[in-house]
Amino acid sequence: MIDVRRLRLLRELDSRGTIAATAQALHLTPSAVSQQLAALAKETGVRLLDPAGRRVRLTPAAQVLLEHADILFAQLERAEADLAAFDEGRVGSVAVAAFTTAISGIVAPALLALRESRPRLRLSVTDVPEPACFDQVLGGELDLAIGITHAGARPLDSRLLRIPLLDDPLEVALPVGHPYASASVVPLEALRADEFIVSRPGTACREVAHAACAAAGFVPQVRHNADDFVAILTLIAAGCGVSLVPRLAGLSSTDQVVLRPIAGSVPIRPIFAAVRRGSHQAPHLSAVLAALVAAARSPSPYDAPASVRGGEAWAVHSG
Amino acid sequence: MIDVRRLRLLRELDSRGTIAATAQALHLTPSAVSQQLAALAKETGVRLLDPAGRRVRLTPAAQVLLEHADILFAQLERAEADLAAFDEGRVGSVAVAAFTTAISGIVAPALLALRESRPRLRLSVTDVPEPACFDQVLGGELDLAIGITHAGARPLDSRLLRIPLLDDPLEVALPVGHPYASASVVPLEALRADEFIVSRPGTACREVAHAACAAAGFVPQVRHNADDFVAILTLIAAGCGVSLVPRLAGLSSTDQVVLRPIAGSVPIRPIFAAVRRGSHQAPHLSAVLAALVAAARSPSPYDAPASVRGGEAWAVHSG
DNA sequence: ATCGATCATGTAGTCCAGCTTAACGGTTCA
DNA sequence: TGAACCGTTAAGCTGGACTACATGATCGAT
Repeated sequence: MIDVRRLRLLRELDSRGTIAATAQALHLTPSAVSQQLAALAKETGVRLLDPAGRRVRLTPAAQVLLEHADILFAQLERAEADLAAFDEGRVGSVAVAAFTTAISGIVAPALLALRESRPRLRLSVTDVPEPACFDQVLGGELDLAIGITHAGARPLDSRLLRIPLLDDPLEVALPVGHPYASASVVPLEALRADEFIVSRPGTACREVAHAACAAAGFVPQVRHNADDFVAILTLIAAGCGVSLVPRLAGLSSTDQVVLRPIAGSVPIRPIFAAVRRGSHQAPHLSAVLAALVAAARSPSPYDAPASVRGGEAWAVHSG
Repeated sequence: MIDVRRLRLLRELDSRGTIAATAQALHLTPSAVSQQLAALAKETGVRLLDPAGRRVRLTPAAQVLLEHADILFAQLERAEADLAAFDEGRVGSVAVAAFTTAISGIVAPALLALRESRPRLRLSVTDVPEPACFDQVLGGELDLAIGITHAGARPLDSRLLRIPLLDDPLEVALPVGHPYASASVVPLEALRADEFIVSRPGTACREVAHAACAAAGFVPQVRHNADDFVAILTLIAAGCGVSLVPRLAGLSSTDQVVLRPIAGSVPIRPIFAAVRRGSHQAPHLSAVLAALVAAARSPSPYDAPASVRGGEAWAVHSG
């Protein structure tokens, strides 16, 4: 294998002209330079120097080697520069896990902002469900996971750090024919007699909905279970019940379903990011965290193409 | 400066997972690996390893470093491959000097052939006059010079090797009104009384012309001196005399000037290549030499666009 | 033509980077 | 809980890399 250190001697010899000058420039004796260059010639298997009078001339093979050496030196400098850039959070790669609405509402806008401010910071996003993603962060497969605080959740591992991102308010989704469909705000207690469509048992959305109803003083009558908001809206439009949907989902009222704010103390989905304790100070991760926090605070979420937005997509399905 | 040897340890650690496995793979003790990686972390100024249970995990900074390391390793392998390729004359760069007609008649076709057979062999051609070019070959600025053997020439330096390329035959150039203009071959003695247009004193062409006339038994009456063949043909067309032109110049008869072969023993320009003695065995130079010899032997010289060929160019000037 | 200066390269000796051995603290798994 | 494993550290040793010096060759100036 070629010794890069010896390539440096060759480069210096090419620009200085003599071994003596090379040695002086590198604070060595000419003998050392001569020996090292002889070793380089031996390990590459080609002659590198030709005697020319009382000095030496680089052989054509040495010229070929030098061209590659310059590329190598440049690459080494780039590596050092990138380590410095990493210290400032400008380069690196971060693997993020998030649930669907967090991807479109928080991660995507953050990713857009980072692409502007730190183009060489690579973000990879994966849709990993909530209990597993934290294990993957601990295992090092992921660097950051976005989750929801709720009663049924396993407490966060002590080696993970919780960083609050957003308290996502819930709204009620009612069919147009519902008595409260035209109210500006809806008290949750008014839905005490309605049938509810909520997520499958064990999911964060279901826990949050149950907690909100409990706070309003009743236990919701669950009739249907659906995780996907498009499916939920379809069921509501079909008159199968009402639901609580997070504002982050980016849904909007249609001609068959209306979304209304909740009166009084508004129930929320507390959304947070989890990282390995200590790793949040790493420059690349702290840069991503800052972008996520900023995106969560930003009033207008990522404006996806209309066809993929929940409301319109549902309208297509129902039409 | 980053030590490439240590980067290898990091790469191995990344793929093997543990320091112990890395050490075993590289026939070292875990202690040595640990020490070298610690040294790498110190010289780069970043932490590279995080303890993870009883093993270690690469930090994000180490991942950044690894990406560069892989590029470096690939570049090193490319360098070794190119040294091997150099041994076969497939890569390298050769600086060639030649006079004008040799460039178009020999070097250009050789360059075309080499571009096909050895695309990574870089040839640079320079138009350097005859006495100086040999000094530049000796000095190492050039690798090969093409010259003409003639009486007035300084004998070739003993450190240079002469490789014959081509015995370029001369032809007579006559105005259409000349008595021999319609002869199929022209005996040189028949031009004893004509006035001659030849190159400037000291040039190879003039020496060759004088030697040819001397062999025919007369001393040419020189009236005009011109080096450029287009200028010579213009003068002939204007009725200012006759000339001897080399076939390699690629000239052809026009409606005002005819070219005719010389009867009897045809005078020639002996064209040769000169390289530093010993260097002709170097693979890159021997490849170029072989291409030059082949191009010189090839019956059809490089077929340049018509507008730059001597004959047509002259026709344009005279029209 | 000669002498001194300069240069590359051997040889012998010295020194330190990098290795090994041994010991230790921490973690995992039975 | 103990045994096995892992990574790190300390101490000592070895070989590679450097220096000092000598040699042979070349160049430039006198």
